[in-house]
Amino acid sequence: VFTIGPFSRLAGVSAKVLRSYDELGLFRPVWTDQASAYRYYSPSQLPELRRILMLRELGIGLAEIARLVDGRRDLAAALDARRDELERERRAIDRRLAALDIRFEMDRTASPIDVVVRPLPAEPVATLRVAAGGDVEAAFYELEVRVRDLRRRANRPPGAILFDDGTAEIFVPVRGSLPTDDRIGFRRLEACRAATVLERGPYGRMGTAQARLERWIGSAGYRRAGETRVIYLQFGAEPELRLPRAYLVDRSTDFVTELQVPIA
Amino acid sequence: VFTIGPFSRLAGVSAKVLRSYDELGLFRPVWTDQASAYRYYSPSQLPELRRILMLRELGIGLAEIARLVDGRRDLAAALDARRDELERERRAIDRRLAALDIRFEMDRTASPIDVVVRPLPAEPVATLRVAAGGDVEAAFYELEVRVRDLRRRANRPPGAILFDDGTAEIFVPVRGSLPTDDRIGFRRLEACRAATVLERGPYGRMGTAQARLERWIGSAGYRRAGETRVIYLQFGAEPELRLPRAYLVDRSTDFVTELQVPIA
DNA sequence: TTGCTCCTCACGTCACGTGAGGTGGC
DNA sequence: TTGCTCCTCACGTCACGTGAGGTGGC
Repeated sequence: VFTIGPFSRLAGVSAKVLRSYDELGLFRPVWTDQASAYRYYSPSQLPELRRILMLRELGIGLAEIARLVDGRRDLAAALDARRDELERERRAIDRRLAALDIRFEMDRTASPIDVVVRPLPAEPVATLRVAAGGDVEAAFYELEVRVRDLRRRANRPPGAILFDDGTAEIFVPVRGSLPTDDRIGFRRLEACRAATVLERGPYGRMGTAQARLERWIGSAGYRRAGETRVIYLQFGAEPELRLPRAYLVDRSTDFVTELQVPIA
Repeated sequence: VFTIGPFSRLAGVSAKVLRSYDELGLFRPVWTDQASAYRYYSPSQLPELRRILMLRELGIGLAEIARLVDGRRDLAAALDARRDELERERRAIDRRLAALDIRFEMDRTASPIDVVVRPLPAEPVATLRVAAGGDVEAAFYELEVRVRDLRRRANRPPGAILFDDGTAEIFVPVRGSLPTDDRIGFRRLEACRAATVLERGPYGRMGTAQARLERWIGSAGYRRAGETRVIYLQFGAEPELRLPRAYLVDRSTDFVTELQVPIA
């Protein structure tokens, strides 16, 4: 039998690891001296320890390993599950690498792009349809006035949903529900995950930004799962609409707009 | 300006994260009320926060991000470095997946294989050459007697280095240095990383185990960087050699032998 | 006025590494 | 006998999540 030091060198792990595994009940010395608390190990224990180390190298947690080695959990099933997890981890890394690559590529030709994937909360909104090429500003004015007069304006930013045919549905966040008519609708935007990017400045560059976001999504291995949304975070509006002041700026160079593409 | 809750929903992070980033000096509210300690944020801060979140999504640590956003560290260089790290992580995951695959494949045909990659410490040894097909047992007896009489036997296990031409060099660990002669040599085995596997039972199955370890190394994307070593952890020996009792067993079914292949 | 939100601790996560300070064994 | 090894705490790592217990603001 060996004390912990020589045995740890034989096994290729630190003495601290052996002490932890003893305390966890995962791997115990063949004998512990009651007086000195010295731990003694035998080389015949190495196969048992080796099994534990192999599972650890696969990234399985110690609590799970404890269940596997004493048979409370099925080894084959756990390895299958771990394989799935590893494949998910690999996809996550590949996405990060793709995000880096597309950033390098774009930095040469355009401004940097900071795409972030994040959850969007569900929200109740008042909506108004705008035809392709229609007057979005006038539509917002109409919708905001209506929501203001109903005293239902929520503090969140307004936005628009862009459809493939060039039409749009602009929306203004509301509290509670809302009466509808033939022009103004009420619905709840669904919660989802979305790839999002912020744009600064006037709306002229929105088309380019949208195209870059689409390309980013493709490169990162995501797939679109809904219509693009535009959120106006810093913008201009008439004072009589009495919008939350936090959103309002005077100059179009200070505009901040978020593009959101729901993804699967 | 918004309190922390509405702003956190706008940004897609938790309030707790915003409080941490404030404390870290990474991202501060536009204004903090001295009396209530309430934090107030503006939507115009979103681009600044977005940059931080993008870097976080790449797996960069917050301390590093702090250095990047205030310009103390070069962004392009950091992203390059991060890309290298991500590629290393991906290789590590690919190796784990390969290890899982080869395990599934082998479980159908043979006993499971628990390969562990670990560092081997350097060690001083007495050595003796054995011709292809030579008497390994007799050679060990000669070498152990010699080391015993010189009172240089270290407590570590004996082993052998296998060469491609079928010859071997058996070794016995020693303390300090050793006089050499035309039969018995002295050298220091170099420290290295090795893929290792334990075999239980008699030596007849060593050839198969060796072949499986070689295949594992190939599948996991490693490359051999030295001769295969064999370490005898549980074995039989004559009492007069006075070897450490911890290594000795009576029955060949209790033998434990480690195969080690140094890797790059 | 009543909830709701905000505040500051404080602990848990995970598998160790790295001491501090003290004692046993060759 | 002198180092060396062993022992048990205890803290640090990393970026949060999740309470507890209390207070401010519409």
